Amino acid sequence: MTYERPYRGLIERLKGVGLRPTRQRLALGKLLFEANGQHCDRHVTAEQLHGEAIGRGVRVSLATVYNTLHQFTESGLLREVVVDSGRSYFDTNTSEHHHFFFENSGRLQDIESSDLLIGNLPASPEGHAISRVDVIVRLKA
Amino acid sequence: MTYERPYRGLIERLKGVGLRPTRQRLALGKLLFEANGQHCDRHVTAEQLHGEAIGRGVRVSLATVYNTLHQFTESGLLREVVVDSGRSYFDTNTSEHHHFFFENSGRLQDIESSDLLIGNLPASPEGHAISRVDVIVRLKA
DNA sequence: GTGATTGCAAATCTTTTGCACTAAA
DNA sequence: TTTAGTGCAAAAGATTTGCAATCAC
Repeated sequence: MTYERPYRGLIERLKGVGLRPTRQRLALGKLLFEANGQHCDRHVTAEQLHGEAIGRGVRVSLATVYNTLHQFTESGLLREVVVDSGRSYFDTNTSEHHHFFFENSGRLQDIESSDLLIGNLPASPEGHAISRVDVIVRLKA
Repeated sequence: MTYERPYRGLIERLKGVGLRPTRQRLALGKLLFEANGQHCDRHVTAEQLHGEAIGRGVRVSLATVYNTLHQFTESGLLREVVVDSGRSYFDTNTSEHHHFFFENSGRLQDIESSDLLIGNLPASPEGHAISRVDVIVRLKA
């Protein structure tokens, strides 16, 4: 997976959506958007990201991780994926796409929207517009 | 919506999946499968079903409602629908189908599988079989 | 009787909240 | 400064668990 242009600086990225580039947001943003030193797709839970941050010596509270994930989601930097009633997943890929969900490990994998066709979708009920269509392909071991 | 044959007795239905027809299971089963006096499609949360039971004078604990919903699901009498991280929904329609989800009210509505086409599904990752494909069409007010 | 089922209260897990403290602009 | 952001501990909401009492067979 390659990208045409160099990854835009995190600080500018945060400022661009109206969030102050604090130490915590920068550290979490780095883990989310720049793991491996480059842009990549990740699917994390709050608990996972918090554990990862702590493991790397970043001092941040779980409450702040929750706040940050939600702020990033509201700002369009992340997308929430619902696959498990009981746990929230956040996806760094914010484009229209779908997911494989590995039921035994709890891992998610993207399915590019262009790879999947949805046809014959019935009309939305009276007075309602589609906010989004989610396809989850659940996989067993 | 019509059915060719009369709805099979709840007692036999429970026995058929190896569950003793206790007072609580019969009462909950009746609310789930025989509301309106006939077979119908319902989407409920544990809390909702418990409230409904209590409201009709059925004495049953919330823990038993949870147990029962899970036992019914494991037995194939119900199907769990994941649309909300934080709350579990159970669906009396166990055939392959999908859902509209009304984001503001939390209500679910079935989309018959025959109404919707999914094409070009990528091959499952190595060593994994598809357990089920869920399509959720999220609707805003 | 005997083992399955239930209720209750307590425990667990994820997530949110209130508020005093700290840091960014 | 001024206001946004953070940490902590407590609260909240959903679900599960342990165990004694109760019920179905």
